[in-house]
Amino acid sequence: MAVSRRGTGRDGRPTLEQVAARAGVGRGTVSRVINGSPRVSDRTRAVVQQAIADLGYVPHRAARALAANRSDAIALVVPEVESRLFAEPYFSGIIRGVSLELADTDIQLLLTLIRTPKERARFAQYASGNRVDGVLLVSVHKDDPLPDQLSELGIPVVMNGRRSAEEMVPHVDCDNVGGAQLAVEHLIGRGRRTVATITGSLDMYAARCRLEGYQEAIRAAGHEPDEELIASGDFSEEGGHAAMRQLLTRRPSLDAVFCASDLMAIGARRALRELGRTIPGDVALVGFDDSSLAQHMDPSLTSVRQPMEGMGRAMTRTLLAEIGNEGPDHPGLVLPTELVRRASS
Amino acid sequence: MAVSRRGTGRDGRPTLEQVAARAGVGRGTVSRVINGSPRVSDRTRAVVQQAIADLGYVPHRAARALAANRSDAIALVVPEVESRLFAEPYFSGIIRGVSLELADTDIQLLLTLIRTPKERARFAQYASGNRVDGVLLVSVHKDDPLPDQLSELGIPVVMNGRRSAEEMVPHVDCDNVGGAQLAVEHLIGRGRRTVATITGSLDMYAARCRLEGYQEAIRAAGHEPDEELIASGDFSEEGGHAAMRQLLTRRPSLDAVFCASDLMAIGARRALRELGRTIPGDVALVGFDDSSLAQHMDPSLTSVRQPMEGMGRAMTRTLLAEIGNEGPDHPGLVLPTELVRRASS
DNA sequence: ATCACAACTGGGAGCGCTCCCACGCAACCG
DNA sequence: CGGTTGCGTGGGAGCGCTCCCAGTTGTGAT
Repeated sequence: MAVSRRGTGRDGRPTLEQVAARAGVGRGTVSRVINGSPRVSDRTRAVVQQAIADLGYVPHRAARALAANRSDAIALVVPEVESRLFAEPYFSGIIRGVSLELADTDIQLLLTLIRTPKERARFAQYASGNRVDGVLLVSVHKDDPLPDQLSELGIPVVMNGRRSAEEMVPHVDCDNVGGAQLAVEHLIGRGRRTVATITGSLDMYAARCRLEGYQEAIRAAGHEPDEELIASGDFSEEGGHAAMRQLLTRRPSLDAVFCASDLMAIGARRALRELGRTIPGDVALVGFDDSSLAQHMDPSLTSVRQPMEGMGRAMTRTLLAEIGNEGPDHPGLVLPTELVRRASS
Repeated sequence: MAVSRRGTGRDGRPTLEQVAARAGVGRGTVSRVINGSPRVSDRTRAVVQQAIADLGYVPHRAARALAANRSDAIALVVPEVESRLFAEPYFSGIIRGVSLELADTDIQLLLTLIRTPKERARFAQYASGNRVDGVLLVSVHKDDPLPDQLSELGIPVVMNGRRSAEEMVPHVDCDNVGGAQLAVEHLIGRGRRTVATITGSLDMYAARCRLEGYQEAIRAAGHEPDEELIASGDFSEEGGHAAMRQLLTRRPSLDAVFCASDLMAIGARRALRELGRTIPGDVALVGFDDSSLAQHMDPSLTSVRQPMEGMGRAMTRTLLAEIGNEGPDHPGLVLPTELVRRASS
């Protein structure tokens, strides 16, 4: 009948019980102190804290998780395919933000790469139950069912980016429209007259937003967007290259291009070089992402920077709010983007 | 007196107990089936597995961790400072490897960024106790005490890279010496006569190894390494730029350079351009890391590729062995590197 | 048929914690 | 002055699992 009440945890580490004994109080009181309950007198609290310090006590996560029915862990889910594409600012930026935000919460970050649809399904099952308190989803595709699945299971979720303008799942995105506008305004402001754009895969919401930003900026400058100046890439270098050649064929006189990704800008640059155009002399170039490629390109590439770290932080804050209050504090957050000017424009 | 034996877990999910009831066996038996114990008859095993499937039972991690005194989680520790430098192939490659290796073990991956020495200390404390079963350390510096600290605490550790040739902590490294040799041999094989090198910070073991590889290859070709052809960078672009100018001043006639990192190669390229040298016409260039920069540089950069994914996998395997058998199966593993030939050489 | 032994199996105890009920006590009410 | 309130506290019960010790059964040898 549970009378052991031993002097130490099985791995030699102190337990709640010992802290209580040392402080001359009950287990409940120590637990209250640890969890910051206000229902403890200051005197008692001090004594307990001293005992904790003396013993070097660290709460046992698993025990706590089991008793409290929470895990103190959130998962960051990354589709495997994407991890390859992860331009460094993206991946590490998000992680840094999440990690920063988690730093003083003692919530753990679980990293989960998902490779196959089968694994995706397994994850949903796995995440349900009390395996994680919440899930952060990154680079979700248009028709990915996971966000809704998790939501329906009652698991707090926050995604990065959104699948459409009507995204129902809580999310944090960056201002793709605004960023594109910034880029195009900048180009026009530098005296460029014929500004073209190379879009990303238009089945991705972000790509559509960037196109929209381009169009708005053109209109704001008093022109009507010209279909001939819009070529679609697919976010890849090769796509950028092909689109650029197309553009140059249609409008040899163009003098600026806004690319919806840095990678496409690299492809575009190659095409421009091949056709004897100088950058930025003949044609000004602007990218999107501000990846390390932009910085080291020759000439260095003007690009739209997304606040990766800020998105990571915001996602985490949102998720924690969702976990805590039963409901996120906003349906969707859009963070501003920023234009980083370099030599290409 | 524990007589509840309820029909369901508190969050509505089935428990071991229910599986046992449904299968008409005791808890112990179900536990044995789940943990793959051989001491169960085939018939019973089948029945239990059916019950598990019927109920969609998933073991409760925390309960299991508490009872078994292990956590089924390993931590990947990354110094924050580095996460910024993380060339994408590095970070995501390691993570992908680790994650792949973990895929069928149901061990979780905890990602921990460490920012300050204070956090480092906290982590050591935290990792002790039964918070994680083992630790993967990445980009450890020469005088980082963490590996030894953890080792002394009896926590299984595997690091990526080593701090010196006498590294005592289990580790997985890539063949820096061999990679450098490959690069230099390639250069010599292409008819280059005066091959210089730009080294990384020589207080890092990897940098010293790459230099050593360079020297060995030079000797193997029948020459004596010439101090004038060795300039030290610090792994940065700026460092590469400065080193290249120095080299060009000392030996205007050099016709090849092996850079200990791609970033330095970019700096070197700038210097070469500034001084009117063409690549690879006048000077051939080889980098190290095979980052995305190498691929997209103009001209694309020949570079030494490290098996990032393989290292991640190997580290994980080693750690798991260490956790399982009380002792890693090797003191240190060195994986081969590979030369990726591109336009710059 | 008897015994020894192995192969399986059931379930008590307990992991370290949180939850919550009940208890003491002091301040406060009419 | 008895009766409330409420704060601060102790500790039983129990989270869902594993461990391990007793059974219980089946097998082969005698």
